[in-house]
Parts: sequence; C-alpha cells; structure tokens
Amino acid sequence: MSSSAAQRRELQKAELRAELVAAAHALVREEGYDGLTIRKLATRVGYAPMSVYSYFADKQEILMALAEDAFADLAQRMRQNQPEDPITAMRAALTEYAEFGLGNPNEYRTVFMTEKQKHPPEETFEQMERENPAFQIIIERVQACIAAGVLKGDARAIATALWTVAHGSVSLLITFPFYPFGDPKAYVMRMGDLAMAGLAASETPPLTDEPGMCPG
Amino acid sequence: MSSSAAQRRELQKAELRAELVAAAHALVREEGYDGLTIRKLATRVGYAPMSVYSYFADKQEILMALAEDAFADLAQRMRQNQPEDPITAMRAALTEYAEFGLGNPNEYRTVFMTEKQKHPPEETFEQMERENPAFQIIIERVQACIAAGVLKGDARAIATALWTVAHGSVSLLITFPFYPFGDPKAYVMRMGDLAMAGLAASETPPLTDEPGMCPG
DNA sequence: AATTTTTGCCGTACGTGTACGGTACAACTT
DNA sequence: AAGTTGTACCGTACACGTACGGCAAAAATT
Repeated sequence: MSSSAAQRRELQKAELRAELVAAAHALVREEGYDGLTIRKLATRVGYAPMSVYSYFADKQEILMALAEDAFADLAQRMRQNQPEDPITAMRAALTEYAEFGLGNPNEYRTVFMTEKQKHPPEETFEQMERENPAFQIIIERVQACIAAGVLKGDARAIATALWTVAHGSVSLLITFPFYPFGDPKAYVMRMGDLAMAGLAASETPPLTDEPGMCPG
Repeated sequence: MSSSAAQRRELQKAELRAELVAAAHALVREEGYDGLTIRKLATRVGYAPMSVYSYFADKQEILMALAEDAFADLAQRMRQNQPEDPITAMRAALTEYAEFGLGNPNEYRTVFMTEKQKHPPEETFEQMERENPAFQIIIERVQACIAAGVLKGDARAIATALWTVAHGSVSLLITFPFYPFGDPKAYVMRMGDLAMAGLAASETPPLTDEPGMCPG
C-alpha cells in the first residue's frame, strides 16, 4: 500500500503550498496588493508561472489564503480584548472588527466582497459562518449577553444579525472611503449599538423563512 | 467664439457615448457580463479598441454607466410602489431594494462593492447618497415616518442607517449566494425591521463623530 | 491667411490571468 | 520485473485591460 509514502507526498505538497503563501505575503508586503502576480510569485519560488496552478486553482484562492491568515489575527485580537461585562465585550468585538476591516480593506474585500464562483454550491452563508473563527467569538459573546438577560432569543440568529450590520457599515466605508462625518469607526459602533437596541427590544427567533414582522 | 459649434461637438460626443452605452447593454444582454470587453465593444461600434477610452476613462466607468441605468429603474419601481401607510411604504422600498440587489448582482456589485479609486477624493459617502435617487426616496419615506411619529431624529442619519442595514444583508447574500434558511428576501426584510425597531427606540442624532452610546 | 493648438482616432506593445497540451519521472498494479 | 497510471512541472498561446506615442483634420488664435 505505502500510505505513509502518500502521506509524505501530501506533506510535501502542503509545505510547498505554505512556501507559496509565504512568498505571496512577502510580495504583498514589498510591493503592495497589486504587486502580487502569478508570474512574480512563480519567479520568487523558482517555478514556472503555470506550476502555481498545481497548488491553487485560481489567483483568488491565493488571495483567500492570505486573507484567512489576516482573519485569524482578527480572532486572536478579539480574544485578547475580552472585558467582563457582556455588553462591553460585545462592543469590544465590534471595535476590533471595525479596526480590522478598515485597516485591511484588501483582505476584507477578498473574503466578503468578491465573487465566489468556483467549486460550485459550497460557498454558503452557513459555511462562511462556520469556518470563520471571529464569528464563533461573536456567538459566544451573544450567549453571554443572553445569559446576562440583555438579549433574548436564538444566539446564532442574533450573531448573524450583528454580523450583517457590522459588515454593512464596514463594507460601505471600504467602498466609499471618504467618510465626511469624523471617525469612520464611530459610525460602525453606532450601527452596532443600533442593532443591539433593536435586538434588545424583542426575542429573536431562529433563522427560518417566516415573513418578517412590522415593528409598529 | 463659435460656442454653438463647441456645443454641437459636445452633443455629438454625448451621442457617441450613448451609442457606446447602448452597445454595451446589448453585449451584456447577448453574452452576459463577462462578454462585455473593450475590444468587442469597440468592434461593435466600428472603432479601434483604444478609441473607447476617449469616452470612458476606464472599463469600470462603462460598467458604472450600465449600473446607473439599472439604479434608475430601481428608483422608478420604488416610486411606483408607494403605499400610504408610512411604515408600509418604508418596507415596500426595502422590498424593492432587496429584489433589485438580489436580481441584479452584477450591477449592485459595480456600484456598491468595487473599488472606486480613480479621480481621487471625489468618491465620498456623501456623494454616493446625494447622487443616488433611490436614497432620496428613502429619505422621503423616513420623513413620512417622522411626521407620523413612528421615528424620531435626523432623517438623513436614519436613512443612512437603514441603507447600511439593507446593504449589509443584500451584499452578504450576493457574496454568499447559497442562503440555507428559505427566502433570502425575507432575511433582508428581517434586518430592515430590526433596524426600524432599533431606530424607533430612541431619537436619532445627526451624523457627527461623537462616540456611540451603549444601549444597556 | 498663416500658424498654433486641440481633438478624434488609431497601431503597437506590455503585462496580466489562465486554458491547453506535452513530457519526464514517480508510484502503483499485476 | 513489466506495464500501467498518475503526477509535477513546463512552454506556448490567447484574450484581456490599457499605457504610450503618432497623425491627420478641425478649431482657435494671431
């Protein structure tokens, strides 16, 4: 059988992939996001341009690998900034989110604002949440708020709502970067607080396809 | 002087531009969004590829011209669907917005989810709102809600908040198109209602850079 | 009327992402 | 051990967006 040989080859493949990611990071650091081209990347690691496609299906997939590293950092920063009070903790997570998105627009863009067409129906709303460590942290803090009696309802649905609002403000600020009303981060916080107020007003049901209710 | 000659030339220029836009529309209709390339467009109107750049700075600018047409349609549909009750009218606008965004993801993308780098600091948050007829309609309906006593505060700030929430849900659904909880539009409506609830809970101040307030 | 400037259009060329086909070597099967 | 299959890598080629420079005709200036 020689499955250990196969494993070794898998490992080498992973190592080479990691080397490519490292080179991509270096390229971006040295020349900016536009400096990352398949050809330069291939040259950097000593391969022919097309060989890169043995490890990534796409340029998009390379950008994704970079962005996922960045998002891991976001999760770590969130964890390092965890006040005791549940609401304060929630807002701290939002602050980190805003700082990350506004400070790393390219990475944010490739993860949340670009087309995910390849590998067909795998790119789901659900999967995005499941694989995103930062989202898991949001869920935890929502649960803390529920335990503290500040919020009521389905934790996952609440977390998704908060995420949606955070994403809405951050992505608008990335697309239209000249925010004329002071600190953009303050705007994100304001939207977050607005969502919290709305969520606190009633019990949030799980996500199903019931029609929404009019608040009046 | 011959300013009328200059005017005539300006007019011809505008006509040619319009012809290019029409050809671009036709191309997209016939071959899809990826079928629109500068070369094909130039061939279609009988020019050399580079001549297109006498009328558009960019490919992005062509896509923008197409998208703006689509957004004008959105505004018209909004106006044609204007119930009397202020809240119902507000929700109707949101419905149109959701249907438009989810039904025209390419156009939505080019307007709200792609980089606006050229012609430097002109692309502002503010400008985006000012030039967007649909946003003006939102403002009007917010004012109706304020007049009816359903909402309190600065109409523009409220409209921006609602827009942000609508954009957050629509853009997430465009990026992750496999929504596993039923009708995507219902999700957008739910987020809209959430925002309305949050906004109804207190008076909304104008957009300035004061720090947000904790709702607890 | 002579001259300068502007304008409209084009041809060429570069660097890009990537589809396609080939080739040599490693690994499995028998 | 021989034959088959798979894999890693490469070279070539294509269509793309667009920077650059040129050139004739029209317009403006003198």
